Amino acid sequence: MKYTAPRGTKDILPEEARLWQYIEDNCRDIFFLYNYQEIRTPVFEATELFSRSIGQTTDIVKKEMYTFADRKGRSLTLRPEATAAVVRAGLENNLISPDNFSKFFYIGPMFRYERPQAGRQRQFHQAGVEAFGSADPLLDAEVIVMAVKLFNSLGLTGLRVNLNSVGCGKCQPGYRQAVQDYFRSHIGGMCADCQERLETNPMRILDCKEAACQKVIAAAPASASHLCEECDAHFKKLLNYLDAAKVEYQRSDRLVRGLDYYTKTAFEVVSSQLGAQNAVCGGGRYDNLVEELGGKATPAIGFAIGLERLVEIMKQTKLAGHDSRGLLLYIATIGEPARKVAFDLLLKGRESGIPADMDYSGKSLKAQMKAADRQKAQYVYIIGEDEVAKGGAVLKNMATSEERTVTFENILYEPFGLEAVREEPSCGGCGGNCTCGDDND
RNA sequence: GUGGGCGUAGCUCAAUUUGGUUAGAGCAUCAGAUUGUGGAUCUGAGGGUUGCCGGUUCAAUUCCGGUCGUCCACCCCA
Repeated sequence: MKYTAPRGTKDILPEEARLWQYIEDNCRDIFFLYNYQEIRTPVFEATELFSRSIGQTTDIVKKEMYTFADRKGRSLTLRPEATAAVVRAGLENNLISPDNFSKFFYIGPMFRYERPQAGRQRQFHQAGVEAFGSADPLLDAEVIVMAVKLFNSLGLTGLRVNLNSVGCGKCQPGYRQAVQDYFRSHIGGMCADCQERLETNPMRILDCKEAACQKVIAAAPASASHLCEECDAHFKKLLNYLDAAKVEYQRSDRLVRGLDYYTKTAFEVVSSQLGAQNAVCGGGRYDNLVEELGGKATPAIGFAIGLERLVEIMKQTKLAGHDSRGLLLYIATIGEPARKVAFDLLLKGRESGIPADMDYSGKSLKAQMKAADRQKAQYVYIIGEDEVAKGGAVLKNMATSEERTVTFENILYEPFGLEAVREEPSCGGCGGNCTCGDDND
């Protein structure tokens, strides 16, 4: 094969694309239900936007960004995540300010230069939301509830919500220090990675999976016990709201998100069906980011769902069968005159909203029937020499094998199944937007 | 960036252990059995630079090295 998709990218083929459409439609429905409005931002931005917001010391910025210089030498970066871009767009267009509450959602591709593995690609897709202008824990609750409801609406169960508070600018440094002090006194028996992390990013030690480290981590100071009064109150209220909404969650003292901008609430939704990369949704509050990027201090919170991972769960849960949209009509022909008639009928049929097709490669009738069957056509209209002369042909119901003669004029207007789609809008001038038309789902 | 598994027909896999004549099967495709009728059955046909490059050898799909790709894990994250 001379050309293949670049490493870490994947083609989404028609069969799977239907599942993607279903999932994306579902996301939009839920987001609109919660009054989030769509925003579409460029897939690349000034490099500095990401390095500033995500954090210079994070892996994403240090080694995972697709960064390039354009022809004028500007440093641009394919977005590794959307939050920074949404904040930038919101500020640039005056949609974000402390006294203007606003909620956005987005769906689109993100790019990170990583070694591909199960549930991890270089181009992947996220659906996410961002809400600006409220520091109220009730908003945190809404966002988490929305994520849960979204998964429920797709029929998914068995997911777990992990929840933590990482504190704010006031209490986080103290906690970080406490964690570092604790691990420093136990570092001898811990893995090489953790020894490294002790100085670079002590919080990440809490995430280590090594058995030896786990023992030490189990007794590490919990973030909840180091929260300042404000963060503590915020967290407790959030837990209350979630309990009241009957949302199940798991307190996770070890949950530390990998982006620097998170404050207070951090959460993720994990699945046991995903392998090592088990987070299907991650999010949290980021009360300092807007100011960091040049806006007035504005509290905010959001999450992102990994769509590839969601698709994977849907497939494994056998929830992927939402899509059998087949042909309604296939026109089979014998001879050139019949093909002309068929082509004309085909175009007219499509005009009135009938999904229809025919053969374009001169196949035998038998082969055409086979093709119709493969494409799950409900009806086949068979036109031959005689039929062209008579002005009518055989319409075959593929499910029952029944055949009956129907004239060319009537083929697009005959009853038994076709009547639902053939009605001309009788309400003139509706522009096709009324319910008189072609709903054949 | 690190480690390991795997690259043979459109797809799923044999044959490689111990190098040896023509690299097989199922599914799929196409055709025929059925002069103008799909799904089932039977018959037949087409389809391969054994990922690529090099080395060893009389001889390499098989052994060795490299490279690319892929999968899984680490790291990290959605």
